[in-house]
Amino acid sequence: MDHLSAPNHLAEDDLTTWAALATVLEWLPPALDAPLVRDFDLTHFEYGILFALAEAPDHALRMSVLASYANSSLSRLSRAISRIEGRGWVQRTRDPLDGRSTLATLTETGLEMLEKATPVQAQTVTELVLEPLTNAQRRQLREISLRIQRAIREQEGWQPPRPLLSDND
Amino acid sequence: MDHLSAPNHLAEDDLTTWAALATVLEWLPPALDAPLVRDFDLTHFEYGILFALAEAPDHALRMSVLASYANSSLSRLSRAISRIEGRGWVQRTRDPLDGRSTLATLTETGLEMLEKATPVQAQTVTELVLEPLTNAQRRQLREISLRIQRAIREQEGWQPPRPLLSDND
DNA sequence: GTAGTTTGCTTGCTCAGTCAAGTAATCTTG
DNA sequence: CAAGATTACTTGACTGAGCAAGCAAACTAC
Repeated sequence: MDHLSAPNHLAEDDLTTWAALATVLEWLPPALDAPLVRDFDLTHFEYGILFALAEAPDHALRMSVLASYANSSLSRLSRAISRIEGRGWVQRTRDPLDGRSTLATLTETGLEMLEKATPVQAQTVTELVLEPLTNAQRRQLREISLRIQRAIREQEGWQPPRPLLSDND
Repeated sequence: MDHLSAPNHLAEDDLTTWAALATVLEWLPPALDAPLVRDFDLTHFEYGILFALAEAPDHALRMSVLASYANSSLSRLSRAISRIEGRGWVQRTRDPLDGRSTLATLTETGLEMLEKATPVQAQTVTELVLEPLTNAQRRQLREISLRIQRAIREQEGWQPPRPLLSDND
């Protein structure tokens, strides 16, 4: 299981740790999305957009600010907004204070949708992530996540992952 | 913090835990991919394929078996193999034992590629995941990941994430 | 041994995402 | 106050993934 020179392979223990994490990285996101998609035809990402808008004053945010909150590129957000605008859950308007900016505003229908989706999403997170863990493990998971985040940010050529107040319940 | 019946919102602590994890779920996969893509134009998924083939007898596996190992759908694998076949790193041949099956075989060039990529990938995993954690946290991460995996598998309508021996290096 | 089913993969269609180019509004500078 | 940046998006071209339909090889049953 090893040949040449470098840290060519990970130690046995580390390898199993990594394999366990890798599986979670692969399976957890779709598992978290599934109920939302099934019941509301809404992805986690789109849900996050509605959530952020609902929190905002006047239920409106500039595209660029919303992109920050949603940890998204502007172009990804632009297309996502187009999609949910098509379903009548948000509206775009030109920002009167700066004609370059676009304001995304949550509609009444969008708010209703969000209020139906929220408990479903909370339930999924609880069921898949929180409930299986002990209290100590939840604390550890928080700390572990923060350390990994820090390592990513410190990486060569890393561009700040945005303000993030983002991800939600 | 609750209205109707269900857990409409998460408790404060749980919410920060979840937010921390959600950020990792979003940022870690691309961060893990970056060096491999930059240096070898190889995604983690493609790397996994080469890795699995290298481990296999004769450096060959049936598509369906390889799909299991790579935790992938057959169609995703089929396209991925087409891509890396185009670069000369694998070859497809009809299985002589069963004409329906296709054998994917690692080429000499593919093996060389893998041997260059492996230490890079090991280094990235070490840097981003292992090194930032204490030994206790690594153990905890393993246990936490396994518990979350179990919760996912136990979920309604879950179809077994395949044999998995998969994720690698 | 041939008709019908199943298996193992491939491929067409569609969709979400990225990158880079395009566009309109605003700011800057002489 | 115009010419040239810069900002804030939007959009076109392209890529990778999923789903479902397609296709050929192998089994199964009479």
